[in-house]
Amino acid sequence: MTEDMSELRSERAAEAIDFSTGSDTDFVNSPLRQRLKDVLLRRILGGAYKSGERLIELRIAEEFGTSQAPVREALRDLEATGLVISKPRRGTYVAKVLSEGLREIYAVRGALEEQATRLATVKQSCDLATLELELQGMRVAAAADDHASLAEHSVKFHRIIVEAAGNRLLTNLWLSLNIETRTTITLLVDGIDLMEVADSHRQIIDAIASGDSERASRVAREHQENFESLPTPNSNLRE
Amino acid sequence: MTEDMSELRSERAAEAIDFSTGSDTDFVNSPLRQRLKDVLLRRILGGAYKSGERLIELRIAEEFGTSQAPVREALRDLEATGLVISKPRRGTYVAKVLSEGLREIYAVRGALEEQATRLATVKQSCDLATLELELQGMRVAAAADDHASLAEHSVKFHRIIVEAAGNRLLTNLWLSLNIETRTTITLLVDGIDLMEVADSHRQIIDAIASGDSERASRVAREHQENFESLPTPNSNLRE
DNA sequence: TTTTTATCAATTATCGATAAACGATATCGC
DNA sequence: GCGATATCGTTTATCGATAATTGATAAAAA
Repeated sequence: MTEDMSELRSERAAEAIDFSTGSDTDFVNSPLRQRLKDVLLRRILGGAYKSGERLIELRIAEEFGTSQAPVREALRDLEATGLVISKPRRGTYVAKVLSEGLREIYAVRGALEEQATRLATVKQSCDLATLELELQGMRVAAAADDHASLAEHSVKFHRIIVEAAGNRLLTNLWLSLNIETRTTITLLVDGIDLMEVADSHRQIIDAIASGDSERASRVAREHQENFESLPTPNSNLRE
Repeated sequence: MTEDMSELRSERAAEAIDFSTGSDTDFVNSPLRQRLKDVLLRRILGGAYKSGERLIELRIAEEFGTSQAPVREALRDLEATGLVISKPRRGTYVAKVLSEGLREIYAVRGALEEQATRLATVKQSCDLATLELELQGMRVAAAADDHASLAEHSVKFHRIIVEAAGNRLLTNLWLSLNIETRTTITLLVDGIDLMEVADSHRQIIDAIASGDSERASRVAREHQENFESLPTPNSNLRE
């Protein structure tokens, strides 16, 4: 019963959230809820919470010195992404199908980005120069074996495309998948050829530049499918 | 300032919610929150709340005789679907781009269902007989000019495909779009050829049956695109 | 008059406490 | 002993109240 909240508390204190998401649709929610969500997200993805583990609202609230309400709201956000499952009046659990669920996201990202790429290509609304810039950022990061930086640039890259589609709802859903956090953790897995990952974005740029929306959208989807076969973070990372 | 909450109060009393969504992933959330969300959803889609209107938590809570918390949670759910926008500490508003936003959903549905259809076709996991059944249900409804029934069968039809894809996250996102409610209201618009709508599902079945996943997914997407040009409910319905 | 600053009212974000539901355990009757 | 039922503790769902933030207003200074 006496959980080890020492490292957790410190982790929380160390957790510095950046609100620098200069998004169109302002997604900066209430600090507390946002922060809680982020911490919980990292714990789940990082494996600190085991698959199927029950997440008790009051326990978490107590741990963080907050009240129950913000925890509830954070858990609900998480529920939307499928990382936790909550049965009414029976509690919230880390999704049992976690390792499977982690892989599910690529099909969804694929679907959203396929469509986003199609729309953006048709509208020619994509800033190719900026994409190129992010690609270069990825290459530099890969060369330096800087996983975090690579993830950051990759997320920006894909986000540019998604936003270029000019569909708020699409962007919202994409953002709600917490791709930023997931990507960072995914790339922590060893045995990934970072430079290959970086370079794989090249053909997306080319396809969009070609103006062939069907080709571009297909490339965008297949880009995601490539990640489905990677090992999941859980199997490698320890809490 | 003195809003007209008389008819609203009565509307609420009349609102009978059914929890008969026999879903795999149990989406029966807390009754109160669920109910509130549903009512607010209908008001927004039906135009009872105007575009850009501010939704004040305590005011709504008072109207329904609940406390602030469930209202907050309902509004948050709605935010995920893009129907309302809430700026931190500054309140929640009905999305200004509502009529535009209502149309945005078709691109998103198209994206999700395109992928779902692709996966389901490859896996051959789609129960074609049931699809056929729903199609017949649609035809009967169309013949009887029963908009609500048509919507119901249509939603089931598409839901079968989405669930057949076997991707929980995909299903979750699709469900979170509140397609059930939206469809019902969309089809209330006059000037829609119901039988044509019903029959348009025929080619989806055929495409899936053909086993050609690329063709099937394309047909599924284009099916959604057909609705993008329809007039939005708001322009026709009065509160 | 225009600009700046202080105060106010309204509303959100959060809290602490209560009510209600669920699962598990213990008890009773057979 | 075995199965049905009452009781209990735990946890969620909800409540009512408080704290804190924002935009607007009014007063003061230039």
